[in-house]
Amino acid sequence: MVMPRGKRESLTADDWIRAALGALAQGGVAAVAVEPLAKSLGTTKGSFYWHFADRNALLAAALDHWEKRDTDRVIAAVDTTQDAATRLRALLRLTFTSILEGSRDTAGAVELALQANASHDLVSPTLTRVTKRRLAFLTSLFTEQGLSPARARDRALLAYTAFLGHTQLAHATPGLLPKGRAFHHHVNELVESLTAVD
Amino acid sequence: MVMPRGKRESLTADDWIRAALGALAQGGVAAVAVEPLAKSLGTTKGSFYWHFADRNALLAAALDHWEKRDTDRVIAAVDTTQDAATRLRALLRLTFTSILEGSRDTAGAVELALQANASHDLVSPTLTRVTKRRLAFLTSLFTEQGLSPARARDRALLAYTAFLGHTQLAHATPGLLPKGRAFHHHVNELVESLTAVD
DNA sequence: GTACCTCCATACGCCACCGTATGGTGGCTG
DNA sequence: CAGCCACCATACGGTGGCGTATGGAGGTAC
Repeated sequence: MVMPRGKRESLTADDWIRAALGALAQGGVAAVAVEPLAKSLGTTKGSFYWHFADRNALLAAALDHWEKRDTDRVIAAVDTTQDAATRLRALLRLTFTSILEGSRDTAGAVELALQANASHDLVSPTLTRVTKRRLAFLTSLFTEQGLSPARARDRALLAYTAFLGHTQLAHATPGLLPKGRAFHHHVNELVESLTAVD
Repeated sequence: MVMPRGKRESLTADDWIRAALGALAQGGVAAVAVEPLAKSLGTTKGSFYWHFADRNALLAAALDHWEKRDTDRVIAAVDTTQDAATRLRALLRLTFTSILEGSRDTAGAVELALQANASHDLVSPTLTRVTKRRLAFLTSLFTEQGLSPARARDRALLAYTAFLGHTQLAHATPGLLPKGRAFHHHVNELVESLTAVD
């Protein structure tokens, strides 16, 4: 029941987690390193090892935070439109354009960092869990549109595949994607092609 | 003009390059480390620093080798069928199933390792070069089928996006893709959906 | 105002990897 | 067979990150 505030601004575990996610987005799992993070936060390891047991504890916490925040965002995105017919399009359009907003920490970066380190002991479980959930959700959206379970699953896989590749391209070789209005046009074509129910 | 063979089996630069590509495929750019590679080759750093100036020289050589070998493979794949109509399908079907053959060093792994380290000084140029070439090639295949340059470019982007995402999924969360005959069925649907000229 | 408790700084030993220096071995060349 | 040269082993110093230990500084409680 004590709530002291040392001096002024004392760091919290959440500050470290936020910094870890930033490093994750920019430099991958390897960049989640204690001493560099401490420097970027203007403090020292002494602070870190008070809040966390070790580096893995931070990584685990960051992954956990990301998983929650991420699914929350998706859910929120879908809730903006309850019309079953356009929900799917809205979701895809939003995720495909989420590359643009902000800059670094943004959306896909953490995504790709985890994907690149899929074999990591801590990354692997959360990544497959998130992927599974997203695929299941996408599948449900397609079945909502009258597709058989098998076909819905296939379309969901295709859509998610396109999402991954799109994010990848946008991140690794952004110069090769169309820009400005052409980009939105391209995304529209993507979405239409992915949601077309034949 | 000297071609001596020390003792028996003495290592060549190519041996190191091959090992580097293997490490790249399995552990990414960070895994291309001199001492671990030496151990895996049953030798020591002494050997390495005779063949290469430093670690970057090995990385550059490996990237170069990969770029050549990779484009060679694509060209060879296309040459198997000269029928313009089915060339596109053949190429896609081949690249989408290339995940299965062999196991580790195989195809997509190096691909993804580079993609994950796209910001690396040495990786960045070769990666964008390869991506550009592939996109240009894909675009040409689509124009061959009567599409306008703009539409062909868009379809090429979509196809390459799907390729990237598919490779990614297969590598990071292989359990979520269909297996066996269902996998080939899925690939077929992918290819048909990507090559459909409306 | 003293005792405690939170939060952090500093210093230490450890390990992995880089790159250099230097010496050694075995085959080839005269 | 003497010497040279391609190829490699070993040893060294340097750097960067991990985790621990220990010692404050400052707020809080009584």
